[in-house]
Formats: sequence, C-alpha cells, structure tokens
Amino acid sequence: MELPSSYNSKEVEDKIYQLWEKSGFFNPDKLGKNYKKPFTIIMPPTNANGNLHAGHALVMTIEDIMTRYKRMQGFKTLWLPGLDHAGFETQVVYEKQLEKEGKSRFKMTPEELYKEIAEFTDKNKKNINSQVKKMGSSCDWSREKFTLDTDIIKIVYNTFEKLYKDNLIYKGKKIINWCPKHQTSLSDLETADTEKNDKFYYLKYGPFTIATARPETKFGDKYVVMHPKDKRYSDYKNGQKIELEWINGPITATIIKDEAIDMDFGTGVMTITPWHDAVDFEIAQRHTLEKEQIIDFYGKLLPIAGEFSGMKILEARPLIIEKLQAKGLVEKIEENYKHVVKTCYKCNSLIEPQIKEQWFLKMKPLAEPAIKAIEKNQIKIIPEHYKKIALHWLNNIIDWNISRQIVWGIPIPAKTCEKCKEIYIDIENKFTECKKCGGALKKETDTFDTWFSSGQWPYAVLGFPKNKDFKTFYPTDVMETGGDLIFFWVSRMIMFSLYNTGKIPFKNVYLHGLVMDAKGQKMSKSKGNVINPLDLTEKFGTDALRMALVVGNTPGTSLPLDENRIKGYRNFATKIWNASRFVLMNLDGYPSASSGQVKILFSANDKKLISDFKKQSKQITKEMDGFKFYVASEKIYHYFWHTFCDKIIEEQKPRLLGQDKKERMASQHLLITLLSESLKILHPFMPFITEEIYQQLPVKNLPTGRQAKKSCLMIENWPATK
RNA sequence: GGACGAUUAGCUCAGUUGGUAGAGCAUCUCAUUUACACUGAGAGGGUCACAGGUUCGAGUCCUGUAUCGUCCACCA
Repeated sequence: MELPSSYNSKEVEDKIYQLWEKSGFFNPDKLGKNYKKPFTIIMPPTNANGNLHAGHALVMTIEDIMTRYKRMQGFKTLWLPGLDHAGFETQVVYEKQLEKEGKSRFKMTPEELYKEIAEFTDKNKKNINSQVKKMGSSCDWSREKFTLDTDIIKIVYNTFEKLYKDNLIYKGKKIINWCPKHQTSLSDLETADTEKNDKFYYLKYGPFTIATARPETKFGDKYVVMHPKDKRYSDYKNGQKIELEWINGPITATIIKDEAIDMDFGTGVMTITPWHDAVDFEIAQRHTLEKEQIIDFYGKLLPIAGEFSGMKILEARPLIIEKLQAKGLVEKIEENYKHVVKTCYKCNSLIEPQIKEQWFLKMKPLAEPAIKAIEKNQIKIIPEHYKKIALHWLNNIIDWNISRQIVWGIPIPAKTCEKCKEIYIDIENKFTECKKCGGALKKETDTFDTWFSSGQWPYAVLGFPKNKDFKTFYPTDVMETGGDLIFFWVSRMIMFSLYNTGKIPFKNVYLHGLVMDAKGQKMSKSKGNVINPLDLTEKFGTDALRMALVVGNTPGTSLPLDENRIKGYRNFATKIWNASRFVLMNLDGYPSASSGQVKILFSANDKKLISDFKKQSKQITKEMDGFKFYVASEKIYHYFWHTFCDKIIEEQKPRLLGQDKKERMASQHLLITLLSESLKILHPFMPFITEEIYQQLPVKNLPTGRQAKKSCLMIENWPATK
C-alpha cells in the first residue's frame, strides 16, 4: 500500500469524522455490552450566536481527550453536546446587528424580536455544530440539547415552582444594577469595574460639607449621615431636623447616624440617594427612610430636578454645578478624582442603580449544601486553588436577581394580581383571575437570567427525574469549563443540583485557563488579535492545533497560542505519518490474515523494548488519570519521536533489510506492535491522523493472535498497563 | 482594602511526598536525499525574582519584600 510522503489533513479529516459518525460509537448505547461502567461529560452549551473561538477549541480538545481516553478504557462513555440560547449575550449580539442596519429593538414588538433572534440562533446552531465536528469532537449528537428545548424548559419551570413553594423565590423592590442602554437589570456578576477620572465636588449642605462625584443625584437628598462615634458631629443627634438651602430652594433635612460611614473619607458626612446607590439603599433600609427616584430608566432626570427635568445626567451635571456656584454652595472642586464605577459588562455603559421590582432567589440556603460538598471534596476542583475562590464566593453569597427585561429567554411563568399583588406560578397558563380577591392577573413579561436555566444543565439534559439516562449517567464525572465561569455557572450548577436531585452534579471540575494570542495578550475584537481556530485547523490540521492547545497547558493558567508551536505539532503529525509509512513499506514477507498462526521469535532486546513501552504507557496512564494531559501528551510525543523514530526504527533497519527471514519478521512485528500501541495512546490527542493510519495497519489476525483489529481505533483498547 | 496565582534557558512553559536543573521553539556546528528537510547527530545557554529561616541537603517547606496577572469587595 502506498502512502504519500506527507500527511494531508484536509483530505483525511472529514472522511474520518464520517467514519466515526457512521460507526455509531459516539453513542454509548452502541458500544456494546462490555461497556458497563458509565463515564459522562456534559459539554458546556456553546452560545449559538457566532463562531467557535479559541476558547471553544480548547474545550472541545480537552473534553474529547477525556472522552476518547475513557472510551478506549472500556467505559460506557457519554459526551453530551449542547447549545445555549445565551439570553442576554445573544440579544446584545443581535442588537448590534440591528444597529448596523439602522434598526432598534425598541421599535419592534417583543414577538417580532423574538422571532428574528430565534431565526438568527437557528442559523448559528448549524454553523457551530459543524465547527465542533471540525475539532474532532466525539460527542453523542443523538442526545444534543438546546437550552430552549421544551423538555428543558419544563424542568426549569418545575424547579422555579419548587423554589417558590419552598419560599426561596420572592418578588421584591430592591436596588438592582440597571443598564440604561440595554434596558434590563443585571446580576452582580454581570457588571464590570471601570476606573474613571472625574471631578469631585465639595458642596455646602447646611452646616456641613458633603463631597460627591454625582451632583445630579442630589436633588432629593434629605438625609445627612455621619458616623455615631464621630466627635466632630457629636452635637447633632440622630433624627434631628435642620433647615437648609439646597439646589432648588429651602429643604428640611434629617440627621442620621450610621456606622457605614467612613470617618476618614472626605468630611465624614454624606447625604444619601437610596434610589440610586446600593450603600445608601442599605442605610435607608436600616433606618426606614423614604426613597425617591431621581433618574428615570433611560438615564434622564425626573421632575423632582425642576428646571433640569428631562435632561440627561451628563448634560445636567455642569449646569447643576453652575447653579450651585451661583448660590454659593460649592466649596471647592477637585480635579482628577480617580474612582471606580460599575459598568455593563457587555456595552460598558455606566450602570445606574435603580430600585425596581424584580424576582430574587434566596441563595444562602442553597449555598450551604454546596459549601459542604466542596469542603468535603465530594466535588474535586482542578486546579485546587479555585476551591478557595468558590468557597469564598459561596460563603458571602447574596440573593440573585433572576429576572431580565429582555425577550430572548425563558419567560418567567408567573402572574400577579393587579389588586392584591398575590403571585401565581402558572406553568400551564390556567389561572385567569385572582382566587383571593377576584382581581385581574397580570402576566409576567420578564425572562429568566440565562444562568437560571443553564445552571440546571447537568440533570436537565439527562432527563431528570425519570429518564433512563438520568439514572445511568448522573452524577456526571467531569465538568470541564473556563475558570471565569466558576461563579456564573459551576457554583450554581452545584447548588441547583443538590437542591433538586439531592446529589452532586459532577465529581470533578476541571477549569482551563484563557487562550491568549502569541504575545500572551487577551484576545479581543477591539485589539484585532482574535484567532479563529478554524483558520488554524485549515492551515495546520486539527490534530496539530489540538496538540498545541494541550501540551504544556496546565489547568487554570492562560496559554499563548503561537503559530510556531502549532507548526511544531504539524511537523510531528508528518513524523507520525512517515514513521508509519516506513513500517508499512517494509512489510515484505510479513504474515497476512490468511497465513494462519506464525511463531515470532523476539530477541532479548525486542522484549526489553516492549517492556520499556509498557513502562511508558503505565506512566502516561497515571498522568491521564490525574488529569495531567499536558504531561501525558508531552510524554507520548517524546517517546514516539525520540525513542520510536530516532532510536528504534534506526536500529531495526539492518534487521529489516537483511536476509534472515525470521529476524525480519520479528523486527516487523516489533515495529507494528510498538507503532499500533503508540497510535492508541496518541489517539485521544490526535484522533484524525492516528485513525487514518490505523485503518491501513495489517493488525488483523496477527501471528500472536492477540491483536484483533476493531473497526476503528476509536474503540481499540487502551494499552494494558500490567 | 482583601484573596489567589505567577516569577526557572533568548521566548513559551514543565518540574507530583525536599536528594546534583528539563521540554518545545529560537540560536550555533555538522550531516545532504536516508520513511520523514515539516529530517538526523551534536553544542551553547539558568546564583530557579530578592532577603532571611528550617534541614546533612531547598526550584520544591516556612517568613518577609518586590514586580506582574486575576478575582472579590468598596468610600459618598
């Protein structure tokens, strides 16, 4: 059989992927009776709103390595793929597209918008799946799930109802993060910190001086707060009223003493704006103070601002200061005041805290069992230092705002009585009027935070509670995802799963780091350094990219993706190809399938080489079991190139080319054995090229009778380690 | 303000209970058609960030410092 002198990944990859799909072995049910013990990985559902990026390529590579390894070890292996509607994220992507077309979502009906985004998502689903396949992912497509599948939604709804009955869900008027651009609330995790340089104004407020960077919020300030132990203000008593001149005329202010005040900051006195500041809100709650909205949801001033009403805050700010100056109320202005502000993590708009009625989930009772499971190592987190990070967050968890004012998501299945405010969870849409007072019911228009549904992913995709898959494959073995999702997703999956199923969702969490550009910088569209993994597979082959992503890449640390490295592994692929070609080209006289049993006489050196290989594979297996793919891949790379190719093949040349038939046959058999065993270990890392070569190997009915060729390398047995 | 991680060859990084420093890429020398030049043989290159401590012995353990990175919280 004649092979070309270099490996052509483009010709091979699609063909081999089809061979695997046809074999059916991605599906654990098709693996046969010998595969008993389950091994399960649930793929993090890919956002169906764009293309696969370098981070996805890493996910697919690591998870496919684990899946192929376990499958070869005889586990009933399931890697379940999925897609995420990615609520807010997708809507943001789609809105950007609308903007480019000169449209706005606020001019469309919710139904129109939903329909368009659904079509957009549908297109992307196909695109994403073909890219996942390109990475060689051996996942079970027959079990693919989407976060908006009806059975998933049903499970999410049941959980919501259960949480409500258990008194863990409440609708509350609390201060939330409001993005004025996207017109939705956001959870605390969905905001970013941005450092800003602003002016800092010292204003005269009656007998006090207060400092602020946001004078436009101060119209309604009628409480002035100081620390109870601050001696400078000991003459003032809590609750005491004072009269003073303020922006739009005389007002009555009340003195409040609260320990939240930092005596060393500014003047130690501040006025509060409970509607637009989280700390102020807390103070107001403690002292049951009145709260008033100053800024509307579009970022414009309300009538309380008098002549400034209707103005945008940034326009109003200098004018307000002008007026205050005219009234002699500005003591001084500090330039270049550096402070940190909250911004929308998607559009960088300034977050305007607002008080708004939202749905909240009480987190403390859910977090407690999760904390225990992590502390007791029932769930093992790799790398270990993320354990502390997760525990710290869980120990300080606050209630989660789960409602979003966007259309692209799962609607919250609730109705509220317009008269008595009674809440009904109405999954089947059967309530029409209030049972208590007969009032009309208003249907909730908010949708769930996308993480409320994806947080239930592991048991939802397996058909909790009754499905056979749930009983077979749950709890799953590994959750592999990015370290940045430890709070957003991983922690919430643990909490929801323990709450709903009573069991942990996964035994191990493997957190990979970020994939950076060649210079080690974070990839971003604005920097223009985004690497498209599909370009790299095209250029160097998928196997080479996979190796570049895994060799030396320790979990939790970032990886600079350098083309030179990928090129190195492309060279390795060529090396594998040519070594195999050499072995195949020197098979003259090697017994074929029809030759029957032939005795092979191994020399002492042959036996030593075989036993050396076993030692190697034993070590590599140990590394694989310890999730050290970065070491395992390097070891097999090194063995194959610098031991098998450089030493063993070279040493065997005289024997292969000599006249002694028995010697030649022994040599042929040695090479075939070491090659095929090496290919098995290489397979999880470089599935395409190894499968292609395997398909050419004459390992059926070998003289020893031990190596029965299977239909593909993917289901060959992992080399024995005993 | 707190927490965590990193600091090892020119670059990117390994180094699992403490026992004389490793890989890939890059560089240099040699080999010149050999299964493979996407090759082979070899070479150079490191006070393991710094300062202390524990130890017979520290890249590894402890304390502190510096620089970089990440996360959490936040001061009006």
